[in-house]
Parts: sequence; C-alpha cells; structure tokens
Amino acid sequence: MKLSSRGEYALRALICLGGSGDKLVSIGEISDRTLVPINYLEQLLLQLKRNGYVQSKRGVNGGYKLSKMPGEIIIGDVIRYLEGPLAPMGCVSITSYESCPLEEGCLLKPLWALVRDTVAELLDSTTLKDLLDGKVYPRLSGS
Amino acid sequence: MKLSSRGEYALRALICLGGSGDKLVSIGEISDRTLVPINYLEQLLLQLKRNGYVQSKRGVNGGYKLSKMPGEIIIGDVIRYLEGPLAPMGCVSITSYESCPLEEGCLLKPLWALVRDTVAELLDSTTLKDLLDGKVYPRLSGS
DNA sequence: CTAATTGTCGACTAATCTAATCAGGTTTGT
DNA sequence: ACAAACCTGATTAGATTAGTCGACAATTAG
Repeated sequence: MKLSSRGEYALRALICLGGSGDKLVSIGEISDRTLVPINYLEQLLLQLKRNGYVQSKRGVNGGYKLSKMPGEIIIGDVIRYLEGPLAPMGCVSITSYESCPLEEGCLLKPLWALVRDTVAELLDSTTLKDLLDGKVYPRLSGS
Repeated sequence: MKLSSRGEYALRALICLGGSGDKLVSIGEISDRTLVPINYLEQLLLQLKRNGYVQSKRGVNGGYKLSKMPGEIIIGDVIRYLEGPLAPMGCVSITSYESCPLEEGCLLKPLWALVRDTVAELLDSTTLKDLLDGKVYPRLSGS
C-alpha cells in the first residue's frame, strides 16, 4: 500500500510553489527546499506542466509557478496523474480497470472497492490550499 | 497505492479454507479454486502457517485448514504480515517507521497519517468472517 | 515394505519498476 | 557572446515482484 516517491516529490514541489505566491522559482531552488534531486525534479515538473498544474519561464531568472489557485489543485488528481490509479487492485479501478478471472463472486472485491472509495474520498476532498493551511480533511462525519 | 499479489492471493486462500469448514484442503485444490499458481501458493501458505493462521497435515489426504475461527482473523493483520506496513509512507508507519529529512514542518505528513489511519481502521475492522458473509464494514458512522 | 501422495524448504530467475542520472538541446536576459 | 535556466530523450543500477524448480520429509494405502 506504499506510495512511490514520484507522488510525494511532486506534491512537495507544488507545496513549495504554492508557498511562493506568484514568484518564479527555479528548479535548483525547489530542489534545495524539497530535498529532491534536481535532475529527478525536472521530470516531475515537466509532467506537472503537461497536466496544467504549473507554468514555466525559460532563460535567466526563469523558473516555475503554479498555474492554478491552490484551492483548485486536488491532491487525489495529482497522485493519479503521477502514480496511476488510487485503487488497490485493478479489478476495482475506475480510471484503469483490469479484469480478473475470479471477478464475479469474488468476496474480496467489495472490500477493495471500499478501500478505493475511502482513499479517493479523502484525497479528492483535500486541495493544495488545505495542505498549505494545515487543514487536512476537517469533515470526519457527515454523509 | 496498489496492493501486491501476495496479499490478494493469501486472502483468497484463507477465504477458500474458511469456506471448507474443518476439512483439509490440498494445495492443488486451493490452487484450482483461487487460480493462484500452485508453486507460489506454497510459499504463501507456509507464511500463513508460520503466523498461526493455518495448520497443515502431510501425506496422503493431507492439506490445510484454518487454525483460528474466521471471526478472529483480521484482514489488516494478514496484509501487514504478507505485504508490510499499511502506511503510504515510512514517515507515518507505526509498524516500521522510517525517518525523513523533512519530517517536522512537513505539510504532507498529516495527510499521510490520515490515509494510514483510515485504511487501517477499515481493514482492522474487517475479519475473514465478514468477507465470507459478504458483510464489508457495515458501520460507516459512529465514533 | 513400498510406492504414491502431499507438505516443506531453499535457491534461482525473468520481467518489471523505481529512482535516478546524463548528455545534449533550446530559450532568454545582460 | 555568454551564462542561466528550462526541455527532451536515453540510459542505468538496484530493488521488487511473481513466480519456478528441485530435492527432501512425512504420511498412508495397498
């Protein structure tokens, strides 16, 4: 049930950018603050750019900044883009379903589906703004 | 966030045994019913045996059966034994904590802790009996 | 007793994934 | 021109996954 470093690192970078307002931040600076190897960070930022989360400017004094408001950046989506589906098994994945020979009558499927739903609800209810504010999923009750 | 096949396969085997009452079931039969390769299943059953979930009998008409009541077998524990910690990151793992250079002041840690707690509560509230009965985590509210 | 059946154990392996690393670009500001 | 910065694709060492294999030990039927 582990998360890989790509998701963790990408989120660190987004947090770093989110905390820097509208200022451009160079990869080197992001690397220093997030402790992510600079060459690795390049890949991740590029992917974040392709998905519309950040924008860049080249050349001297260039760098990266967010291209959305922190409140619009949903953590669940970022993880899905960088790591693949949140579902613990392909047979209950919505974004990339994979069939399984047992499938129907499988007594585990309902459990995996519940795990998927629970994790997805949590991560899809959390935005970058929540992380920056230290407000993680305040609503534990309710529908 | 994927689960590996070890956990899935081991749970399939336990479900198979749980559905066979006190009868001994051979590896070959379990393999047929769970669609897990017989040689691979060996490893998993041995590990389940070491952890006290199943017992075996050798020789002709030998096989495996549960050595606990299905209601006593907690799914979260089975997964932890076979796959390692439920926590998405080492920095929030209770069973095998790993330090991280960011650690304090890390804005992600509370989120990962919440993911760990949520998944653990769900899987630790579910027993093999629940799976066999098709009753997956009936209490969505409460506490 | 012997042979067949079944679990036990340890070593091995092919394929995939992870986490980078590197080399060489292109763009921009001074 | 030159340096600072992003862009792109290829490559790689190591770990993990998902098995596979071969030899051995215990049990029972005949």
